[in-house]
Amino acid sequence: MFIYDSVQKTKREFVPQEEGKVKLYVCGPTVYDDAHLGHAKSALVFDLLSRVLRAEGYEVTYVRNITDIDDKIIKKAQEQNKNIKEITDFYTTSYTLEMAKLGVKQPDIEPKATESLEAMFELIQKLIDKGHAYKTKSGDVYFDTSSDNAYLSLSHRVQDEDDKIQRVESSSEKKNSSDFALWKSVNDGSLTFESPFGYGRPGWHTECSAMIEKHLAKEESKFAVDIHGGGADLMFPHHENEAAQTRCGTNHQLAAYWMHNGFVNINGEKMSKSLGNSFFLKDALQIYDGEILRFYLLSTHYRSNFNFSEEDLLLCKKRLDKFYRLKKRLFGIKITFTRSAFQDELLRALGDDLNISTALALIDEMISYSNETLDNAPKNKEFKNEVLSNLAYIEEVLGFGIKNPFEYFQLGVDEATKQKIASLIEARSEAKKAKDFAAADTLRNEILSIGVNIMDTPEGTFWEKI
RNA sequence: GGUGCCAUCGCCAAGUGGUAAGGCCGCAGCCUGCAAAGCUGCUAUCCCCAGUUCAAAUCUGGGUGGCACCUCCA
Repeated sequence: MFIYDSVQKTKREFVPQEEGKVKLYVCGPTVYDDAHLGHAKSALVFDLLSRVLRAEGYEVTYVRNITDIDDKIIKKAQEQNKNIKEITDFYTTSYTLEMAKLGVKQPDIEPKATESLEAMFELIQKLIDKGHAYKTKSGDVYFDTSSDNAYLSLSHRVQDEDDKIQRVESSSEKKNSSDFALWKSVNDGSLTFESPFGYGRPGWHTECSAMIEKHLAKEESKFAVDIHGGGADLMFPHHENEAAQTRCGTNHQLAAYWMHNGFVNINGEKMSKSLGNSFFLKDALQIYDGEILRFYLLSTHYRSNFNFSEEDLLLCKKRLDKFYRLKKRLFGIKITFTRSAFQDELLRALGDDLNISTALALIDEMISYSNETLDNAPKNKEFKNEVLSNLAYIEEVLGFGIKNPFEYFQLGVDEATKQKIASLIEARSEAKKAKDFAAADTLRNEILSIGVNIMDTPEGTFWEKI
């Protein structure tokens, strides 16, 4: 496995700290609103990564957090006149359901900030004890960025010149303007907790470091996790601060490899509420099947920015259609799983920093070759078994193609229409048998007019929703 | 202003020194009663300029054009 480390900016061979085992941590959502396509992309990328690592034989411990302590959650609760828990439960559930529709497997551990407070207290205390954090008069606890000489080494930033000026002018209690809150002293009754530092809320960055310590890190290891992932926009300040906390508060670095996925843009622009072009996953799922969205969102390399367009999505779907047509062709045949050269090649491509384009090209070539061979030798059982094994392998590693192929082509067609189609096809077959081709064509046009394509095969006439 | 990313066929998109993968669209053919599906074949020298090299889409320098981060953000 080769992974591009976005901190070192090089692709290098992945070597886990403990042989055969991978600790993977990914920043999950803050549950204050519906997930948008960007959340989907991130979840999909790291779902793919965990699948590929497992296919390579690694035992993976995948942790993805739920941030359920945040100012935005409080704001939302106030707006909707609901309590905090109602909001976080609602969006946690919808997130989980929507990810499931995309074929994203649940991570092994999904810790919540509200359940990780003890670990946060412990980390904050350690930082204070070691002189990397300080408490202000008003009760806030800040991380002292000037105490960490490796600060900004992750995001490769340069300390702002006006940093010092700000410090003088600002009435803030911070020692440096880049210092960030580990604990915010609040006692307004909304989402506050009792801590050794008084009532308040933890800072956002603290939870990830704390959860990693709690669930993944080993005291003696050099890195708390093997791979830390998240969206590219989290690099700074979130990951920078996480890394600083862990580096200063514990005996290890945070991550051996950092992976950041690119953005999903709409019309070339980043999605944002102010631009009014946010595309919620729930809305996309009403129009397109989750599996098609999965295929589309994964079809471009994870580090590239992704420009979402419905037109591209529909074109991309045709690629998935080909997979299902082959699957349909071999429907009902029992398989004994066999390993093939194709599977090795596919894994090699994906093992190269998740080179999905090469992987999809291999799949397309495999499909063409399989169709051709099946045309020439329709009774070759051994070959059919190999093809089915290849399809099953793709389903497991890439997570698409899992549906019944007939149902896939009939998505969104109701029972009454299905019966109507069946009777029209039956009538057309009769007409064809009687060599009344004019009548057969009329019937076919009628079928076409309801948005359905038909195809005659040796096994009978099949139909697909266009 | 600071930092960084990107620029490959009509569209999407691999490829980081050895002579341009794949998909969609298009054209031709096979198959088909005709179609559809499937299969076969055809279609780019890689934004511009200069340089390094036997050899560059791939390295270096300079342009031009996109985009992102620097505030919450997947």
